[in-house]
Amino acid sequence: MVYPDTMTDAPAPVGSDVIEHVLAVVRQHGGRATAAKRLLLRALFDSPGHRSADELATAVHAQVPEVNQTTIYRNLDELERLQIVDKTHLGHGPATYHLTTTAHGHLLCGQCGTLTEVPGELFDALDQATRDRYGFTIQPRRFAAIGLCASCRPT
Amino acid sequence: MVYPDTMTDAPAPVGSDVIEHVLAVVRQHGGRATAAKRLLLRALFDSPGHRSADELATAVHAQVPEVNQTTIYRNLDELERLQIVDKTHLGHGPATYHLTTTAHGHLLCGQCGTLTEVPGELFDALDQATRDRYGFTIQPRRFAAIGLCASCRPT
DNA sequence: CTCTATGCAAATCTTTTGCACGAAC
DNA sequence: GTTCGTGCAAAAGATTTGCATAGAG
Repeated sequence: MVYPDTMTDAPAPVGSDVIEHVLAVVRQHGGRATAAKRLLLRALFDSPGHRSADELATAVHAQVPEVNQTTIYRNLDELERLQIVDKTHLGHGPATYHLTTTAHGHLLCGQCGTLTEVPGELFDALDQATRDRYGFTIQPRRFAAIGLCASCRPT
Repeated sequence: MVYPDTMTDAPAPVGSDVIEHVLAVVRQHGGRATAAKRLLLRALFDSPGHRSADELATAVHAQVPEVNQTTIYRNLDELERLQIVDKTHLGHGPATYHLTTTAHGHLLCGQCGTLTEVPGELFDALDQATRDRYGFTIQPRRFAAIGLCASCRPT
């Protein structure tokens, strides 16, 4: 399908060329460069935060309302397989997605729900320990370490 | 309601006195010692593993089929508030519950789904680092660290 | 006797699936 | 032209909520 205003290069939002590059990768792996994927990638590149499939759908719908939620899910799955996005399970609620950029981890306060992004190196010692004892490699991007933030910490 | 065979002390399964002690704590906090809670606690004490609300419901139903799922959820919530059980969110699927006993953490393979319980001390270095830099206290019992287990590790 | 706990039904939220049509290469 | 992608509707899984009644203290 051809959505209105998705093939034009007029407004040229953030990273149009980056998006095309990602789509080239998609094609290399047998996928196809569709309008829905372009819109999803634009939404992902426009804001760096962790967002749920629903939030991403809202962002896409702001541009083109007829893209289906199902398509969002399927495309996020594909982008995850290609390691273009990370899917992170926060403790509660829906999974969140974000671009695979720098290595990082997540601290989620179990009390107030605040999410803090932290450098991935913080998990190095844990990774070393689990490698040594269990042959297990930690992937900090894929989960949130739950605990209590400074504000919620008991006195 | 009075379920058959729940008020008797005849078979005396594991930890009857322990269960009564927990129920005393429940009462101290304004809760009430009900048959459904007794059954749920018995199920929790009978097996130390991580189990979903549904699995616990099955265990309870094996004793008394008329206990409702909703009641299981509500009671698990209460026991979590009283810090008697830990609720752990594995990456996918339903949350799991288990007794708050020894400190431990979880390693979940993102590939094959295998869950490994590990001593909580493995997370000490991470905890120290997040405390120093963010005032954040790690609670290993409340989440699963996702990564790749020895079998799924790429060669 | 009062207030909490329970059962039941229904709703909610998130994600997945089957199928027929439309689009990418 | 083939094969993959999409929309739509429906299902599925996990959890929550409203309400009337039963039970604990």
